[in-house]
Amino acid sequence: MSTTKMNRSYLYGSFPGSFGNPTAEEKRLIRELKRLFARRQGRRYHKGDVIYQPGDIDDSLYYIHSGKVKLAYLDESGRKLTLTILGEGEIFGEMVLIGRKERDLLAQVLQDAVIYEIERSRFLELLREKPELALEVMELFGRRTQEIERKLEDLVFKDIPTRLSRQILKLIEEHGVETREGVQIDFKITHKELADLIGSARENTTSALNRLAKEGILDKKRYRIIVKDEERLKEKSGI
Amino acid sequence: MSTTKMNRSYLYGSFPGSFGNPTAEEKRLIRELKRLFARRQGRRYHKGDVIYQPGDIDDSLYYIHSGKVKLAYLDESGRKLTLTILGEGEIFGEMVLIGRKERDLLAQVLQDAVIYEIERSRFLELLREKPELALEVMELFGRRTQEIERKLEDLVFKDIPTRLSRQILKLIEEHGVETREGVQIDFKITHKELADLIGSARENTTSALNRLAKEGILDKKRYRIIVKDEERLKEKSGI
DNA sequence: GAGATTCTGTGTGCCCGCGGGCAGACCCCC
DNA sequence: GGGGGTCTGCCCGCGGGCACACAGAATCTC
Repeated sequence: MSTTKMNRSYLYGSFPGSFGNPTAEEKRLIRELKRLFARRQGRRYHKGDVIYQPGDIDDSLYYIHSGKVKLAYLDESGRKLTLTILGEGEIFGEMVLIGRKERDLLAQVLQDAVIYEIERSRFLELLREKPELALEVMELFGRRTQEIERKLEDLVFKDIPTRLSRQILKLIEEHGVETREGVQIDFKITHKELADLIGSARENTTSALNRLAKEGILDKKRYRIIVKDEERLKEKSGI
Repeated sequence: MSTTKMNRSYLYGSFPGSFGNPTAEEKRLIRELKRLFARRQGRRYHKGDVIYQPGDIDDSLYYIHSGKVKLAYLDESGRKLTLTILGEGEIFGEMVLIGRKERDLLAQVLQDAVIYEIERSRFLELLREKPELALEVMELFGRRTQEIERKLEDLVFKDIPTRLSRQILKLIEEHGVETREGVQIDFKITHKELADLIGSARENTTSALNRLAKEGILDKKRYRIIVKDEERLKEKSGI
């Protein structure tokens, strides 16, 4: 159970399976990658800034040094589906690596951020020099795939209250900070933002959230959610 | 526009972006990988056979030499969501590479198949020897991710007729054969199977299909779908 | 080739969840 | 510190799509 903050960084997390914990060699790679990203000055972004949006043609990967970024689908009708919210230490825009020219997601800043950018060609260069790095990227794709599969599964099989519970659990796992009253999500989030995450309308999200609050599972103030009873939230999410 | 059969093989397809078309080096890698898979005797599977199912613990990747395999989510309530249907030349089960011990998908044979199996450790061995191979795997994950993202987008934003049109287009792209009357899906498929692919109930899929037939966009017999007017089908799918 | 099984076609009731419409509360920024 | 804009709460009508229920047709099996 997560009580203190723990980012599930793709690059800094532990290596799975037979790779075991990071070896010296792997740590070297991580440093390498970090250096690669850090070579450029990190750029400062503000809440609401759009890093890229569907249709954009750019050729970079991004590394979040600080702040929060959301990745989302936009529908032509204006509806939105947020895939995930990323924090410190995470990489996005990796689709350029498999030859996507156009972005199909929106990448937007949710909390003021400093972000490093690296051109795909530079990244691939390094990948040629040090092909072991591709293992890292493989990791990245694999995890992202799992994340989306999970979301797909939820959307098809689960109703709104369940999806909401699961989403909040995910948020406090990835962005939770311990407080006196419970685990709080460490950035400001609106009901609309939550609704986009679970693929529902704002009104339904609000009322599902209110039910959870009424049951004493969480506290909420404007923009803030504090989970008081993680166990019961897990029950709600059908685990 | 696809008229003749074209499998979108992950391994044998063209390399994207700056990789350009397969170089001699890349072709060598592909041969290598193929050899790796072929070392074992291919195993023969029959329609309906389950290769693995959610919760199974096995440690292999699979290569489809011939036949069709579907990958699907199962809900505890018995509902099902089919992610994709794979054919000749494709690899699946790749999640073991990023340390998943348990399968979370069902892999089931749709059409009699010959499938090669390779243990993850053997695969990783080769990956250490020839880390360039990881680029291939990166590719694989990347494409699979895109595939799922597309499905997610459809499920949230599109209604059943649209999803059905899009799904049929995908099927004839990946499994289409040219016939006198039009492009036909080259394996037998039921309405239930189609419904699972687009995340809907069988009855609604049937009636949407019948509407398409009535409009002259496709012909259908039991188990068979023949697209007569690909252009109009594309319109229906909202492109 | 006859029976069993599976697949297809269609109709109906029902419910979840969307979307519109407001009112009121809270924030934030100037 | 006051006003405008955003966010939250709630109501309610409507509709897409699911579940159930059969009936008939095609296919498979022995």
